[in-house]
Amino acid sequence: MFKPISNATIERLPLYLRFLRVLDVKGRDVVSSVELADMFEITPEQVRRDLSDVGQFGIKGVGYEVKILRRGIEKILGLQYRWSLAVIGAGEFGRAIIEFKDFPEYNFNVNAIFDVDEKLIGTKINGVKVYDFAKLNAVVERKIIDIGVITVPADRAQLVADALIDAGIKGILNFAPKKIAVPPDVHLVNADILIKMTTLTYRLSQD
Amino acid sequence: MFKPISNATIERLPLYLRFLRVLDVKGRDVVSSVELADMFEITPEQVRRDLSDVGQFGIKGVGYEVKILRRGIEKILGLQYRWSLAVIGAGEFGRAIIEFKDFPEYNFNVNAIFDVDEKLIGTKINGVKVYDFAKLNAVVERKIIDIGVITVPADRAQLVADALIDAGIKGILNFAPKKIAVPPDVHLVNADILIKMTTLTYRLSQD
DNA sequence: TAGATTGTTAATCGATTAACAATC
DNA sequence: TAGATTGTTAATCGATTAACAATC
Repeated sequence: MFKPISNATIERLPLYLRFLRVLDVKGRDVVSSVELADMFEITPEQVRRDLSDVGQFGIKGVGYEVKILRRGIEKILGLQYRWSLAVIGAGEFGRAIIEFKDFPEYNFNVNAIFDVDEKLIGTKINGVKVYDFAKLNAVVERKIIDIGVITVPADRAQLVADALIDAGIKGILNFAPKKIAVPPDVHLVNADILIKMTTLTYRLSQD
Repeated sequence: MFKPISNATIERLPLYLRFLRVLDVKGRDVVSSVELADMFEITPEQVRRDLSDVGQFGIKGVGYEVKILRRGIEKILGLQYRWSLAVIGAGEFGRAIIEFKDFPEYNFNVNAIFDVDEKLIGTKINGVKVYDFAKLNAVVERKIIDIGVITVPADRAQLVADALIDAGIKGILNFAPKKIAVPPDVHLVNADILIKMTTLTYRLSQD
């Protein structure tokens, strides 16, 4: 029986990975579930459960070999591949994504930017060319884009998503504060800042 | 017995709220749990559970009065108050927050920006002054800041958080891809884009 | 062998879904 | 009264935690 890995587990893996990379650079050979747990204020049981859910990384009585676990998590998250991104919307949010400093070490490359502003079309941002949104289909095909990052205003998010889907893109990261509909074969992840902000104002109002 | 409202519920409330605002503007009086559920691809039972968990908004046999539910959710999320934000880090991410178009309708105001770059200190971004990060304490006190938004690189995130906590700020939104430690009376919400991205690459690699 | 630590089975906890009584 | 729809109790599902056998 195939047991799917929970989203909660998948979201903890990059945290483990970051720490493992630091340890690896420091030359550490082995790490225990207790040390990983302490780092992230979770239980060692949680760490062991997560890691045994996604693979066979540990050695009983010893711990986890840093390099093996690091490579293992990278592989589960698909970080052994290069990921080619397109950013749609060359506003400040788009630019933040384009210039995001930590992308290279995750093998994420922004290879195209799309906008409707004629003053921006044809220019380069951080060395990446801005294309006319109307030409998305052709450019996506030529540049082999894996993931579309939506950084346009909420009222145009669905339109942009439809264009990405039409161009055959199967992964969408949506920054617009708007629920968008996608077919079952397209993976959508939302990064809705207003949800984060209202979680905070809810908690602050409780005090 | 006090039953705490689950985080999952709190994160769905802003989605309901957005739709309610649209309905309210359109002049709609009443909405049902079925209509709300259809909008967000969840079950009506989930909607009713959420809403009954946070208050007494519905009328049996009728539905929810749009205006009453709207105001109710706004109040639970603390949106009846004005929230004063400081952005720490005037890079592209900071600018995206400063210029975020949807903040006004949530009563969020960016009232101070902090950076260490002397070329930026003293200038204004979107009408908001950039202060020297070294003067955070004094400015936060004078401007009465409620929430600090961390948009600096990962390696400085904890330092910035410590400064915010020291200045008495109780709410932090952290964009840096880094686990930061805060005392129990400080509310921390993480907006870690790399976690979102790796969730996507995980799913895409599964196909 | 003794000590340490993983991986898994069982128990618990929390969130979602189902069913239906209450009531407009 | 009949139809619609909420709110809540019970059932289910899923994730976390506890306990401990396996084993380095």
